Amino acid sequence: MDNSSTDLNRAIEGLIRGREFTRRLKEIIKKPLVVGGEVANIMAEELVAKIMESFSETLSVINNSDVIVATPVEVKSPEDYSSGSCKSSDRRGCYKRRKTSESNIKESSDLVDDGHAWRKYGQKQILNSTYPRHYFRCTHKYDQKCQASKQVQKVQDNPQRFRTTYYGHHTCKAFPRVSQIILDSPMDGNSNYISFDQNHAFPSIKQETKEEVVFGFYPKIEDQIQSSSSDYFLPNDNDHDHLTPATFEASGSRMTSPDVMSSGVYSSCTTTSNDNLEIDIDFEEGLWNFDQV
DNA sequence: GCCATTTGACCACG
DNA sequence: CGTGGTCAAATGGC
Repeated sequence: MDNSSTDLNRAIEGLIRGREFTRRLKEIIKKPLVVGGEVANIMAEELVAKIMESFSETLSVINNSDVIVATPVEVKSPEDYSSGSCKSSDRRGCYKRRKTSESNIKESSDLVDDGHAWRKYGQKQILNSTYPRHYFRCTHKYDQKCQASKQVQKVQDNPQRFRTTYYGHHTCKAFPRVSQIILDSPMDGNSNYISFDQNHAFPSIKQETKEEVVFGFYPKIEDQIQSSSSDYFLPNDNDHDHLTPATFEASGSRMTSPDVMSSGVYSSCTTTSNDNLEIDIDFEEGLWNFDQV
């Protein structure tokens, strides 16, 4: 963890510098006449620029270290939200609200695949926020009764960043890759997956992997939404209100941009220390879609 | 044809 | 009643 400690130091230094510059700026603002109008203005501008620079640098340092915020948030939990009974059988509606007791917020400049297969089940425009919120549940919600879910939303002040709020934790087993499952023989030491595999017939493993792929490129797609069409807020003149450019579709195979690979793959390994996010996949296999900025 | 995503509707909660 | 979370029919890709 030398890397991360170095980054931490750099981040701290940047913040300290920013604080110092801010302090000086405050001095100037406090007694502008002493220094002299024009000169004070220039100095103030310089300081502001330095402050910005310090903070930007700090942010970039933090960005590279992948995990920004890991704020445990308590959400009151009525244990089971059983919401009465399903009255109308034909209609929708017999559903429960979130019943997990805590959430875990993670913010990053990129959507790092957490090693689990997610399935999107909703998207909602949130009041007073520019960007829609996306709702995901674990792919194995039903076949493995996995209650994990998450919400992803762009950070209001910083659209390059995504805030992911995790609810619940995965009780499912994450299967990183088809090849691994198939190729792993029960004999070799790494038989975790195999033993589990005997209990459940997994409907389709390829889905999982596909989802991972899709999710890996999710930020780019999201960017497309926002920058190119931004269908939700600026109705396109040529079309109706929803042009929805294949929002998260991108269908894995469409890995258009070459910059996807390499770069900072290793850094995603350094996340750890976040016990809520247990990524029990083999990184060698999983890394390639961890695309960093 | 299967399956994931989209998207409007439904519903709980404050 | 407004807002946000979830559902499920419709849609589209493979």
